[in-house]
Amino acid sequence: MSREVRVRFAPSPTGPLHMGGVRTALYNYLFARRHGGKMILRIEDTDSQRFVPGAEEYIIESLKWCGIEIDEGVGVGGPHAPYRQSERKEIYLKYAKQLVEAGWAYYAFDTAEELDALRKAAEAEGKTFAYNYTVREQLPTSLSLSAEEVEARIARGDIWVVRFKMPENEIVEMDDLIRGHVKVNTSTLDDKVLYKSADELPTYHLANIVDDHLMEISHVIRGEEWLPSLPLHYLLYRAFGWQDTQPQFAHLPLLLKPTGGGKLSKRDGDKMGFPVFPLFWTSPTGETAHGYREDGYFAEAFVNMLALLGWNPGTEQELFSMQELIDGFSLDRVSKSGARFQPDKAKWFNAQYMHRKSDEELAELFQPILREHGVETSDELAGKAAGIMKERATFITDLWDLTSYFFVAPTSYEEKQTKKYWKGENPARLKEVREVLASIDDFSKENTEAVVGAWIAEKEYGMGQIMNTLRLALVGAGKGPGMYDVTAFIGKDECLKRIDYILENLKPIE
RNA sequence: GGUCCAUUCGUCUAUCGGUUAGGACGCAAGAUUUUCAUUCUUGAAAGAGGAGUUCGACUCUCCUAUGGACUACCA
Repeated sequence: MSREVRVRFAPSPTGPLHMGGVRTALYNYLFARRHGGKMILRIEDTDSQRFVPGAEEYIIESLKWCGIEIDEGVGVGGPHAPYRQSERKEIYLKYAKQLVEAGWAYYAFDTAEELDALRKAAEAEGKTFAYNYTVREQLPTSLSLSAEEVEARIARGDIWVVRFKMPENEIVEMDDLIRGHVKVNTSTLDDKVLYKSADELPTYHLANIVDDHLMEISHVIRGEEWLPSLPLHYLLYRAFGWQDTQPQFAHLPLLLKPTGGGKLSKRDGDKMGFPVFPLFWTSPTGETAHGYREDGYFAEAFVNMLALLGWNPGTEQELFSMQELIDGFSLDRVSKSGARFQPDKAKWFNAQYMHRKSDEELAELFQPILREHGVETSDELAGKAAGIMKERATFITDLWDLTSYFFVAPTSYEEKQTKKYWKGENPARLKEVREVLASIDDFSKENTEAVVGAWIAEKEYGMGQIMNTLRLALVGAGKGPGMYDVTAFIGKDECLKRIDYILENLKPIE
């Protein structure tokens, strides 16, 4: 009988969540939904030194923006509350002590300075210091000190930590859903700190195992950087006697820098000109960082792009709604090697979503930008303008440059286009065009095109010359949508006004 | 340095022993077009190297190389 799928996303609030973290959350979410399980958000704030105010709120808002729903955890509560580790402090000491009593862990009284000195000394000899079976009985630990001495030190308030007593020369065999079977000899591992008296907090390893157990987590899906500590985690489950309910593990490949050379880091964004964070971030010290949301990306595009960075459906489909991702997701289609993030591809995804937006959706997004430029217009017209030009846009903000001439008449004219078309017979021809347009009653795109087209054919004028001169008058530049999209949109009166304006104000070349 | 993980076009990837090694981004060319784009078509572009196993290897094994992660009283 298989148990209920329960997964958790367990970030540390040491700063804004970056896109690698978002992807980990996303895969957890997809896995949970795919299997009808629960998605839990646990905040691992056991490092009092690195805690950053605002980070937790940022994480929650980021997940919300992405459409990653939390079933249980910080912000929503649940049967295993609290879900913030700092609020679960009293739980962990008991378990640390249990391990000591069972002989799986011990007290250590070294100070940070002593440890530093030891490391330096080893380094001087070209070796690396490891706190393990080779030294734990020489150092001030409950393994070398008498029971009375240990009690006395604790009683008088000496700082201490609990360390895991890593077995010597034993092979730990592990199974990872993505990587398969992995073996490690415990002699290469060290005695990790599990609990520190200084702040009465556990370290990641203890808190993680205890909480995953207590919260009945069935699958741990996390970044590959955790793979090296998997043996410790296996041993902890064994030490507690929790092997029967030990979760299955899946270690995700890392997200790499676009240039290669390491995992994507928080500083890469500014250096290379793309966001690494889902949302704009202001640190307590006033530093800021770009976010996908504020840079104009659609959440769906961001999620789609992220989902495909390390997972693929095995088909040639590229565009997925969240529901389609849920339906298709499977851990055995997650790749093993790191994936370089490509900013260009993120843009491409955004453009795809842009092209699929309805006029109504676009209107809502575009209106604030229009207002910023002093344009007051109906949702219908805003949507229509956006709809005509959306195929050329990557971001909503591109729409202003693309559609401004629908709303604002040109008062200056692009030099290149002017030199090319505002000369010779063209100004005179434009006057003729004006008369033709003035005679049209049905100013629809189709009708105007038919009438003007027939007139040009009849007169045997050059199509390019006429149209581009008209474009200069109406748009002021050598770009833009189809000419009849413009005439229909701005209407007859405005067309004539713009033509009159250029005729009066722009001196022909030569 | 040690431990572990990885390795198919520049990048993301498909292939689960037999394929002309497929798709996408980007790039190039062409077509369409009244402009700029879009779109469409086409093209260039890959199994890190070496040994095995096998009738046959991108696919399995080993070695080498390269890349990466970890190596804190951080997560």
